[in-house]
Amino acid sequence: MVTIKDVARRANVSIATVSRVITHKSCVSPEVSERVLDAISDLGYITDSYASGLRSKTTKTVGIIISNVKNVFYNNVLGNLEKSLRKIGYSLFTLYSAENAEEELNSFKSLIASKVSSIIFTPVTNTNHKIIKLALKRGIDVIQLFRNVYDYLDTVAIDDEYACYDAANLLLDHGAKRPMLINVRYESMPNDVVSPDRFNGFSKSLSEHGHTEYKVFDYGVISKPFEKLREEVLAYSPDALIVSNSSFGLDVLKILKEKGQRYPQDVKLVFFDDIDWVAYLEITAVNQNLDLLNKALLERLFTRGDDSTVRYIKIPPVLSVRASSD
Amino acid sequence: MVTIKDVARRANVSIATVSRVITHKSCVSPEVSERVLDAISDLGYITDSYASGLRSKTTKTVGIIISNVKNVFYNNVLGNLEKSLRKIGYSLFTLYSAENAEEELNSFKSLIASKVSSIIFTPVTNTNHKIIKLALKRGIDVIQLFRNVYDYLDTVAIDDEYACYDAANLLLDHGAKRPMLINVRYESMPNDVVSPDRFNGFSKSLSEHGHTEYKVFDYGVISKPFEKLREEVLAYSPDALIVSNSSFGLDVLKILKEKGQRYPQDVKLVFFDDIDWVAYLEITAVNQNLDLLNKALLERLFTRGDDSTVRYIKIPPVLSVRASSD
DNA sequence: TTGTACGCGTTATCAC
DNA sequence: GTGATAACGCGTACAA
Repeated sequence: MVTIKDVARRANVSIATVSRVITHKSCVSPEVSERVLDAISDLGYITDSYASGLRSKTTKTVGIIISNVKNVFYNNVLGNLEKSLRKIGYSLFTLYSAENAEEELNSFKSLIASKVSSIIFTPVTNTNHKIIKLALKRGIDVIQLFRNVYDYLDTVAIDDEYACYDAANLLLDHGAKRPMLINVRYESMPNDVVSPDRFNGFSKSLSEHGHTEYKVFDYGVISKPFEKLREEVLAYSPDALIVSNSSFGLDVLKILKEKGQRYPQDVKLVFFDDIDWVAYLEITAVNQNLDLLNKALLERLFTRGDDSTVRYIKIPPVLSVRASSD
Repeated sequence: MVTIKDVARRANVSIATVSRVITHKSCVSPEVSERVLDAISDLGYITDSYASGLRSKTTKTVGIIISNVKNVFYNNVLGNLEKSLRKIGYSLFTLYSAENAEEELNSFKSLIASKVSSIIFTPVTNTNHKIIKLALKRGIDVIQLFRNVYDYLDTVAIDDEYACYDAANLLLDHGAKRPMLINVRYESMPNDVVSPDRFNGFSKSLSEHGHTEYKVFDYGVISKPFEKLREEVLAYSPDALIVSNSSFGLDVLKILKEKGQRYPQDVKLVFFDDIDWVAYLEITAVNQNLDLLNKALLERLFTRGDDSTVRYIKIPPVLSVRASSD
């Protein structure tokens, strides 16, 4: 393996100088610098991240733990973030927790072992205090994404309350009488801490419209409660639906199809996740403003002030209004 | 930071013993082992990957470079792989090349610097020989995924030729007279090395059916040639379409909708990527057999023999036949 | 079975 | 601006 030593020898300088050229932390004369760069390129030298990380105690790596591999929305977030980080010389280490508390714990351990500078995660439980505290103690910046579970951590999230408020307003203004909210329940989360936002927005709109007739269904993540959803939808017969993500949205579409119901004639629809096929099907969707989200995340990562107040950064979503909510 | 030293002190043993307990490579007496494990848990000790990686020159990390963040199929592959690797104590380091040769080069450098044991990648060019050779020289196992670009590397891929042959047979047997193949062209790939497979399968089926009337459209990845596709489809008026991925599939659906054409009445359809919304829309799809693919990938990673013959592992896809091809 | 001691490749701290 | 050298935390040959 070609090491910094080989480069130094080839460029006729000390390893210290080579290191300086690589890290740009100190000045070297142009001629020497060029010689070193030539040697690096000639030998195909690549800095050993492990040696560098060990010595400097800092790595340009951000870790992220995502709770669900299949979520298209999350994948888009990941893609944007990775691209932005790479641009500034950072790497993104992505792990998946599969909505499982122990996987989350293990992921934290992996990332701590990997000396990441920050950990972004979508919490799947509110019981992993210990490992989070350990990460913090090691100087790792920990940020919860989308789910505001730990009150001592900063949060970057979509403003779900606003989104649901907006969606419900739209539906009610278009004459909905029996609105239904399909919410998300996170398994292994003793007290659900996300859904309230959505319910609150929904509820606020209802009361502003002087409306009391409604239904809420909490969709579990793991136990495939499709049958249960079908029962509830058939039983309640909503004339408007707000669905918390595109995957559940597809389930709703299946049920409607089976029932022979059409949108917007029989049921008005608003889905979370403004993705390609949802647009194609002319379904009104909550656009979670991915670019803004990414920007907010980066800003939070790299330009955090020193004050220790906990922050809750909410990204305002935008409704993409289409035929399904007419 | 709590190091192996602290654990050793707390357990009243030497650091060597602690190391042995952690790595399981040598025997330690049960009592001592327990004492060490207690100390580890008490102190919240986590092995420093960087020190460990530096010293042992080997890390339990597989690197993967994916060319397109938005590709649902790739994301599913990633999810499965990460899960399987984690189960056996490995991490997956995911990077994205954005169909860009230089990004691919940088990704390779990152992964080499990170001492990964293997690099899996979906090649975006056939010009990155140098860095690949460097990786190989360092003992890194390099595998190309889905695209057979470098003839000295093992390949794991979907059997695209078979998939297209199968799909074309289905369409022709159902009476298609003007079949069209929407293929993928990889930008920055001087001579397209993937599409031929699909075209060959398509072509083989055609000739077996004594058919000469057909059209092929090569869909570029970056330049958004949606308009071009529309022109070609409108000009040729196919009565059957095979579309190389679900994203292009949606474009095709838009064009058909605009044209007022219905499937299967006016146009028969087969899409690559058997995902949820494609199934919902009753579109016949090429199911790429994700489980089998994952299994093959793992087997290739961990049970490769010592012989140096280059392998091309093809995963047989399965058609999910639905109404769109009737 | 256990402990001692060295070195992995790099960066930081001194000198000059 | 440059060079020598001591750490960083861990794994392992070797000795005990």
